[in-house]
Amino acid sequence: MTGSCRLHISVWSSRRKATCRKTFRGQRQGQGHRRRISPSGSSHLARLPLLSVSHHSLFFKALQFFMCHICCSRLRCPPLRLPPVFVLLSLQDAFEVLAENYEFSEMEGPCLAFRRAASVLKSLPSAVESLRAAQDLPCLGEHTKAVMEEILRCGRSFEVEKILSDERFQTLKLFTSVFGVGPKTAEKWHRRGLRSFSEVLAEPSIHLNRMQQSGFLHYGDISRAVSKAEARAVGNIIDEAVRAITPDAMLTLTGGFRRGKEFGHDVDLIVTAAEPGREQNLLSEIIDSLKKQGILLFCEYQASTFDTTKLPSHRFEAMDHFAKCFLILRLEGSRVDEGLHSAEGDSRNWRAVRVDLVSPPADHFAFTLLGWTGSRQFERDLRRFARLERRMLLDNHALFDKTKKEFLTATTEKDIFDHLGLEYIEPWQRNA
DNA sequence: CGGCATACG
DNA sequence: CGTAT
DNA sequence: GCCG
Repeated sequence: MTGSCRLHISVWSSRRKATCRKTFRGQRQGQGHRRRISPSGSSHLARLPLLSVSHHSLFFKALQFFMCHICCSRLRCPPLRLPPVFVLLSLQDAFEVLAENYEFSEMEGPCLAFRRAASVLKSLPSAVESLRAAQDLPCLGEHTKAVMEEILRCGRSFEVEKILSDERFQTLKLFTSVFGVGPKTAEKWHRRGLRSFSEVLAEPSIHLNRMQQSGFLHYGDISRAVSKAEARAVGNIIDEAVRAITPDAMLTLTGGFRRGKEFGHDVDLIVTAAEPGREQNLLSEIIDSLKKQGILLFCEYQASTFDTTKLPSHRFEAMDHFAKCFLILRLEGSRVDEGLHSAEGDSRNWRAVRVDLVSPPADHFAFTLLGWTGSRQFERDLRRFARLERRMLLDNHALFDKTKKEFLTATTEKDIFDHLGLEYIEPWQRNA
């Protein structure tokens, strides 16, 4: 049982309390940078669609100035890095900190190892309380066990606390919390001596791309968790738009919410048309509809290569339709049953929400559903298992048997697990 | 000692 | 490089 | 960093 260790363990996992992921920012400086840098509704600036704004436009310069002003007036600038107030970290959180730190150091191997270690613990029915209980678990080696021992013994880890109090780690964590800013950009900004959003926004030589502009503009909203009620409301909005286009279309909520979580960082939806071939333009028509309603704040769409042959000619045909898109939508509070999940002191009656739409052809639905239900670590483990143990290639669109040199068909997720020779795993068991 | 998921803009 | 699971 |  080689690469499959994780998959078998997760069968035994039980449903855990679904909470949104802790952030480290919240623990240390109290409010710190999380203070709404971009009160998306407090200015008419925020209501203007950014869809066609170039980085160099006057509008954007005004926006940068505006946001910088907000930052500088409300925050200490540069921020005071206080030693973190250490809450007791769970073993999983400790491993995630280590993983993230290795990611910032561009050491993908150790990073992945700690992600797997966190994942293994998450998949257990109850928390590990002794080293003995962890003895036979996979993906736990010398380093992870040393950290475990320390935390089990005295509730904290020297190594983890050193990382959490590290100025570079805190700054990279802050910068990468912006939609469109990854480890490399964060590192670049940090190397140039920038330490806060206001410093980044005040730097004239920095040209934010479209995604980063939206990231800063809607920072307060996007970094706040999305509730299940809000996800349902978004689902209804998309459903209405789709129904006006094709009445028999079907909408499926995926991502973390399908895994039973109460909060998420975005809403993932699969749109499928009953008519074969109807999905070709479905997404762009939905986007048009959202645009007309004036609730589309950001949109990036991507084509799919659902070619079975990888022939360039086939590829060409599939080029002009869009299989997935990343959106930011304006969600009105009146549409949410339990009301908006708003920050304190936010008097707006709306918030921005990240929404991902996927529209696969019907015969690829099961693969798309499996691929978009996650979790990320589960998908990686499943694909690694397929490749190493079954000599198969798995992605969002299909499963290819390298031995038989053919694509395997599936109408349900269970079909795919069957092809892989695995017991079916319920969505809520895929959280690790 | 090599591999670590996979795809798209 | 960034995004998604 | 852990595993095959």
